[in-house]
Amino acid sequence: MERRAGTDRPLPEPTVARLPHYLRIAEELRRSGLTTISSEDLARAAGINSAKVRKDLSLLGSLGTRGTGYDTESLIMAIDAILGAAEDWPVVIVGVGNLGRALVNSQGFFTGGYHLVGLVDANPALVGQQVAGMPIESFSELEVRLTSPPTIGVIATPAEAAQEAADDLISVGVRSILNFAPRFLEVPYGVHVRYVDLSMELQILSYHANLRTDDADDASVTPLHSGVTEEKGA
Amino acid sequence: MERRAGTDRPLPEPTVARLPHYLRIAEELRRSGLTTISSEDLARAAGINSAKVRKDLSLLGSLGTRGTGYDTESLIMAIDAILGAAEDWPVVIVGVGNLGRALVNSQGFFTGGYHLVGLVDANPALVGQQVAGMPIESFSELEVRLTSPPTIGVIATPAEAAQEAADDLISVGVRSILNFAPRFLEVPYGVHVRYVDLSMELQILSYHANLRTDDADDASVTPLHSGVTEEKGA
DNA sequence: CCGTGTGAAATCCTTCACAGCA
DNA sequence: TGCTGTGAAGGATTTCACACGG
Repeated sequence: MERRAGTDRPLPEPTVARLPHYLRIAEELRRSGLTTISSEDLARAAGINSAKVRKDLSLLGSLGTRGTGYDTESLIMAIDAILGAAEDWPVVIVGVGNLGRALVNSQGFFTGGYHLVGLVDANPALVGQQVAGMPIESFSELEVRLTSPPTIGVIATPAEAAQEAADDLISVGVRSILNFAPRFLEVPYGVHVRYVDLSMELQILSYHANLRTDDADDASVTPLHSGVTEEKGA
Repeated sequence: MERRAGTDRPLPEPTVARLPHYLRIAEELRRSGLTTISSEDLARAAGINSAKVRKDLSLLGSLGTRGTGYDTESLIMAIDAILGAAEDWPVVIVGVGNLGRALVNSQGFFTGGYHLVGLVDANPALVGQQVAGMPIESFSELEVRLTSPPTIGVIATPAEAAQEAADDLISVGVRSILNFAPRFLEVPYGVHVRYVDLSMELQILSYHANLRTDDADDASVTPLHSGVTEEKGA
C-alpha cells in the first residue's frame, strides 16, 4: 500500500468533510461525460468558494492542470484513495427500529464502498426476522459469526441503549462509529465517533428561525453538513 | 417578545450547534433531580472541555453562580429561549420514502418544540396514503390547505428531486430547510439550509479507518455532530 | 476555597492575491 | 491567456490562565 500523494500529515477535518462532496460532484460530471472542471465550477456546485476548493485539493497532491482545471477521472481516483472508497468496508448496524430499517433500505446509504455484514438488535422479538434479506441477530450471534471485525458500526438504538451498543461494537473490534442516538459516547482512545442527531438539527435551524422572529432579518445560510467535533484521546 | 440576555450579536455557529447538547444534558439532570452542574461536569458529559462550556454559556448571559455552577432549571430556560424550543414550530416533510417515513415515526425527531403539519410526495401513487395518521399530499394540496408558512421544511427526497422540493418549500414561505438529499441546494438570500448526508458520514469515517490501515495508529475521536457550513447571501 | 466569567494568547481555517506553468 | 498552487493576511474559535464573586 502506497502512501497518498502530497500530504503526510492528516488532513484538516473540514477538508475531509468536503471531500465527499467533491467526489459526488466529480462522479456526476463523469456521468455527464465532462472530463475536466475548474475550481470555480466545482466551488459553485458545492456552494463554497474556489480558493477553498483549490486549497483542499492541493492537500491531496497536484491534481490540477494550470490553465485547464482538474481532470475528472484523476479527481475521483485521488479522493477515492483518500477516503478508502475503493475498499468496500464492512458495516454493522445496531438497532433495527424505524431509523435502522430506513438505513438498511435506503438507496444511497451503502453506495460505493460499504456493505452491510450484520444487523443487531437487543430485542429478542426482532431477532430472527429479516430486513432486506439480512437476518437480525443478537450481539453474541454476530460475535460468533464474524471472522474479522467490521470497520464501521452504526448505532441506531434509543439513547439508553447507545452506550452499551458502542461497548459491544468496540469489543468486536469496531474503531469507527456513526451514532444516531442522542447520546455522547464514552469510547477508548483510538476509536472514532461521528454524531448525527436529527432532533438537534431541528433545534439548530429553529435558532435561526427564532432570530428572525425577534429581530429584523438575518440572512445567512448554513451549508453542507453540520458538525461539532470533539477531540478524544490526546 | 424580549431580546435574549447578554448577547445582541448572533452567536457563533459552533456555539449554536453545542447548545442542543447542553440542553439535553440539563434535561437529563433535571430528571435525575440534580439542581446544579459545574462547567467541568457539563463538559465531561458533552465530551468537550470546560472552557468551551463556560464561554458558550457566558454568551447567553450570566447564568452561573461562582463557586457553585449552573442552575439546571435556568440553564434549560435560557437555552430553550435561544433555540425557540418553547415555540412548537410547524414542520413539513417532503419525500415519503424510507427516510421520510422513519422520520415521521421516529421517537426523538419531533420531540419538544416541533410538530408535523404536512407530508408531501411527488409520487401520485403515494398521495392519499396515511403515515402515522398524517395524509400524504401533493404540493399544491399542501399549498392550498396551509394558512401560515411552516417554519421548517425537511427534504427527504432522492437527490434529483431535492432542488425542486426546496423551491416549492421556499414558495410557501419556508426559510429553514433540513436537507437529507445528497445535493447542494441553491436558495435565495435569507434562507437557511442544513445538510445531513448519511452516505457522506460513512465516507468521513472511512477516511479515518483508511488512515489506520496505511499508517501506524491514529487516535482522534470525531465528536458531537458533523458540520460543513457554507455562507450564502452576504 | 471553588467555580464562573473573560481578556489575552494560541490555534485553526478561510480568503486573498499573485507567481508560475500549460 | 487561463487557472492552479500557495505563501501571507485575515477571521474565527478554542484554550489558557486568572481575577472576581459567592
